[in-house]
Amino acid sequence: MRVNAESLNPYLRVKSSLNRFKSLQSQLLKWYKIHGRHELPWRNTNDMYHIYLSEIMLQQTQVNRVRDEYYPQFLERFPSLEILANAKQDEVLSAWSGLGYYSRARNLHKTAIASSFALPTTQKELIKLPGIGRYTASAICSFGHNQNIPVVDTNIARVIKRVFALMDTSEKIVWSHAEEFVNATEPRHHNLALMDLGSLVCLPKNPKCDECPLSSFCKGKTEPELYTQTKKTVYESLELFYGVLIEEEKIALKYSKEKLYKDMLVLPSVDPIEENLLGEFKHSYTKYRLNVKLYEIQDINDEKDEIVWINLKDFKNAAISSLTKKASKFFID
DNA sequence: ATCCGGTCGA
DNA sequence: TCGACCGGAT
Repeated sequence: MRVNAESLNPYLRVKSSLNRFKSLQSQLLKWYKIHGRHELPWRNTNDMYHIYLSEIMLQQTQVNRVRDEYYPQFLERFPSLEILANAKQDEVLSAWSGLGYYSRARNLHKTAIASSFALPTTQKELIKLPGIGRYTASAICSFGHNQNIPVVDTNIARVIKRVFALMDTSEKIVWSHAEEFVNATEPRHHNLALMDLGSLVCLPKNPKCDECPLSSFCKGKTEPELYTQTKKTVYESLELFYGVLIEEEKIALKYSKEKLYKDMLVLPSVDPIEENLLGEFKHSYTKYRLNVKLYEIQDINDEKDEIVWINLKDFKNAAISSLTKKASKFFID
């Protein structure tokens, strides 16, 4: 990795705002003032818990769902890090229900417990916490504390790769270029601008180079798609079979011990030999195309002790996945 | 039917 | 370094 004196010495780092990228940085900020997504709620708060929560929710998840539904509801239910720390994991998972990647919610809760007084304020400390990797640690430091550090998510990575014509290269190279490019006087706005540029202009396919403030410099603009090649995903079809057992307005569920839906409430699995088919639907996640079949069953064959009985009227608000929610259409009006 | 997106553990 | 983890949008 390229390590230069500027990146190690904070004094020289300030001087680097006079570096060769200065005009580029200023073009970028000018664009951001006009076209940036300034209305996002987590960009209009100083509360580090709010900023942290938004970054966890935004991992692998589209902005719209987070902004309109999960982020406001979660904050209403868990208004502070301390309240979150004192909640049961099951409550946290129920607030995350339907959002996917539930390890994020488990790690969020663990992190709240580990640092309920206040989150650390350095990238080095943040990255030790569960669920916080290099990107999120940097994002918290940059967006929350305006620290002079690079941030690289996939949008920013695409911009960096194109601007510097890096092709597909190792994470380290991309981060080191992002570090050289950081605007030392406006690091927060610089990184947010790069992120918005990546998601609004420097698109994976058909990037809008004519709207881009960096296009005059961009070394990759003649072949932008050279820098976004992805390996095609091979899908796999799978059949899943679940049993539905309802007694006295309560349904039999269990807590998943598998990696999939770990600690979430799931329907008990059954063998596909059952007679009473109740319904069938499709679902998908990662590379799997699922065809799910539900069977009405009379009793639980084994592991009876693991069953938890949930009132049907509580079902919708339980810690269940989207798959389980879809299933409920066949036994709840 | 394909696309989009961070962290973690093997 | 690679595959598993999620689900809605397009």
